[in-house]
Amino acid sequence: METSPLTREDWLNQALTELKARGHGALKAQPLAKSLNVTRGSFYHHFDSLSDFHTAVIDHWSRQSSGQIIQAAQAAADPCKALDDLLQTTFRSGQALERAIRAWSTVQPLVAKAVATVDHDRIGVAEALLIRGGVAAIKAKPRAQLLYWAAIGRLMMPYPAESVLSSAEISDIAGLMLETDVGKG
Amino acid sequence: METSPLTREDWLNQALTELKARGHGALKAQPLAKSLNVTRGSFYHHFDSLSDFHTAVIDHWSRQSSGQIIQAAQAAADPCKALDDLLQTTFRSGQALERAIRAWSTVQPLVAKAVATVDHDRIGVAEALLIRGGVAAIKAKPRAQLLYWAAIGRLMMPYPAESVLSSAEISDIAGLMLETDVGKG
DNA sequence: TATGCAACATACATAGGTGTATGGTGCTTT
DNA sequence: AAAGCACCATACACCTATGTATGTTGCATA
Repeated sequence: METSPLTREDWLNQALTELKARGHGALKAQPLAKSLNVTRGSFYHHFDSLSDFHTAVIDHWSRQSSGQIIQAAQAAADPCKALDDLLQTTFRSGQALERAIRAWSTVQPLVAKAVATVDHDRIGVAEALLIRGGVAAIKAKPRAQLLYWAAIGRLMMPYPAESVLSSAEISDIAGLMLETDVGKG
Repeated sequence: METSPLTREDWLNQALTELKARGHGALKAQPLAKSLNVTRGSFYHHFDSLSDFHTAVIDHWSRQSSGQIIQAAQAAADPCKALDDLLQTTFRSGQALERAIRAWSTVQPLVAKAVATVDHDRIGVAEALLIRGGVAAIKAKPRAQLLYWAAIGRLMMPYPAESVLSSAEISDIAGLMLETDVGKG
């Protein structure tokens, strides 16, 4: 029962909440106003139009996720264990928000552009991890892409919670990715 | 300028076309009728309601894609080369329809269920390929999952056409997946 | 040739969304 | 204490969608 006046950021946070729970189809003024216990008057006070609001939501998400990317880049102490840890976490937690954003990006060019930027940065982190793990630079990029695609593909599975690998299975994958000479087995 | 009467299948095909081009938000009676140069009278003659139509569209897609899966399972002559070929094609062609279906599946449980079934079958094909390529059965399943996730993740990239690996890069991946002893390099 | 049904068109009631114009209320600031 | 602004409510015009009820047309068939 918040009685304090709403800020522009409150609207954006609520947008991410609804986006996560119901998808981008829920990013409309009327339903959002109802969920915040106000009328659309508040919405059109903080935003010019729906599309203006949508671009603000994308910016909000971009900022939020680019911060997490920088954090991930820092946390690389031992590259081998870092890669394993990264895969362990990324192949387990179900990220509904990311799911919704990517679904949205298939019908909204502005969202697609923002997602592309985030993707590029994240793949760069994975690539650096592989290189510092001993993988040749030429092979590191495609392998990083493979790993990133797999991470995205997994969270795009219909029931992401059921798409989980065991620790041993993930470690096998991590070992594969750090392999230096292929074809001698 | 088709003047012949429309059939139920004509509606479903048009649905897939619009789904591919504009996403599941375009699967509504009024816009579809306009794109077919008829009124909604035709729509409600062939389908009871919108949700009835939607389930019919999912069934239509399920049939269509399960046929392609069986084809892929047959085409496995030399498993090593078959895996390479599979990766070459799946990591190149941009499949907009699959993209739209998966975006739809994030907000429609019925679609999610259909997608899950198709996924299960496809992963089975990939797993069988790896096993017949010499990979231990215990390692084949997670590796097949990884490959399939990567394939889905790639086509979910904002600009799938730009997310392409070269032949050499793909072959390196294929070699990795067929590796039998990891950690000796 | 009369009938009957498949394949649409038309019209209506209803619902939910967008923008915009305008009014009200309380806090702040001079 | 008066002005002004931030924040929100209200009301209106408009659009687009769904269902449903009821014509209309043409072809097949008895």
